[in-house]
Amino acid sequence: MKLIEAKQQFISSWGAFGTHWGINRTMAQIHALLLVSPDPLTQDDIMEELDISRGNTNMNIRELINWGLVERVLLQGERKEYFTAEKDIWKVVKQIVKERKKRELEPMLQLLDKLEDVEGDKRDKHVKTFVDTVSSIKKLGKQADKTLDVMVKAEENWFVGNLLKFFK
Amino acid sequence: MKLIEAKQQFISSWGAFGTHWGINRTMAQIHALLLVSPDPLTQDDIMEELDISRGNTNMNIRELINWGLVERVLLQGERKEYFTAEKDIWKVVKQIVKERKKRELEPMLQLLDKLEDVEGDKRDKHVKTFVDTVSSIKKLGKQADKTLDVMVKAEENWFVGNLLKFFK
DNA sequence: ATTAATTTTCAATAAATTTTGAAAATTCGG
DNA sequence: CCGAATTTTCAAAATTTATTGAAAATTAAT
Repeated sequence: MKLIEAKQQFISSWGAFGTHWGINRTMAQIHALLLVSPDPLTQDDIMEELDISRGNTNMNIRELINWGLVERVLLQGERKEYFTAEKDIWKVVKQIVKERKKRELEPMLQLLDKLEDVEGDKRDKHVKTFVDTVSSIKKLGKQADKTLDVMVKAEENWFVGNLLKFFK
Repeated sequence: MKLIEAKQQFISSWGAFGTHWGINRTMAQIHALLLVSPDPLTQDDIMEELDISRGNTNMNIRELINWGLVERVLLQGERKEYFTAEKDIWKVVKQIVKERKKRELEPMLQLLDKLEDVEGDKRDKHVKTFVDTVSSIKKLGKQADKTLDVMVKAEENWFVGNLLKFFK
């Protein structure tokens, strides 16, 4: 397979993949493009490669920057802004985990804390089932939260260390 | 907070949560409703509680069954079908991981295998960056795959065992 | 300060996804 | 086998989400 074709497949699959994870297609595609580009690209480069509008490109680049996955690069003597993606995949994963933890897991745990205090007689099976379900989700969520903290702080690839611990 | 209100909040947040994970709102809400319901519910119960149409209810229940998160229950002497959700959250998580692994991670790894074989001179930085990126994603993906296998096979809560290993 | 290059915004539009509801299919008791 | 109850399907409609593109804002060189 030729590079051009492989690149297109990579970008398009990464985009489809993203949609299964609540990330919009274009954002994932821009990320994929930057991941496989050796040098920083401009907004115009990205627009052209992916055949998307200026506004769309701009908004999604900014979103990638918010996620900490892409950064602006200023090339000396150049007026235009360039963009580049972190290439160390382990760092990318840690960054995504960190953000999703903050944006989703933590607010969910806060809500569960509140919901666990529901009024009512625990002998009522509706109350009991509700409280038990909420508690067990909360418990698991808190453990996941701690585990992910360890993961995010890990310098080297956490999965490797993990497997070693399991199999030794 | 009263049970009714807490339940509504739980269902609605679970739905919103789902949309961040590529799961449709209704499917997540039906799942939430069944999780906090002590007894199995019929399609009509679900339609009424969530105020959604018969078709929508039916399709999403079936999808939850495909995911292995909900099962049909036949109550003796009853013509209607009843539905119930697995209440053990650890089992729920394992089931979701198992499915997503099969549906997403594995096909992605297959694709990366193919893309890694791109033709071209590795001294060309475009080729090199592409191959390096694909390889490193593949490597991490394969490790994650193995780790998740361990997790899916774990009888008790994997996060707990995990943390213990880290802190001992 | 002027102006041209560049980036950002956002209302309008397009596309994708979800939901409805009625018709068709299936199931099951008698 | 009949018919009522129940489930399933799916085209059309509604809703949500993503994209466009032109105008506004910003930036930086002269």
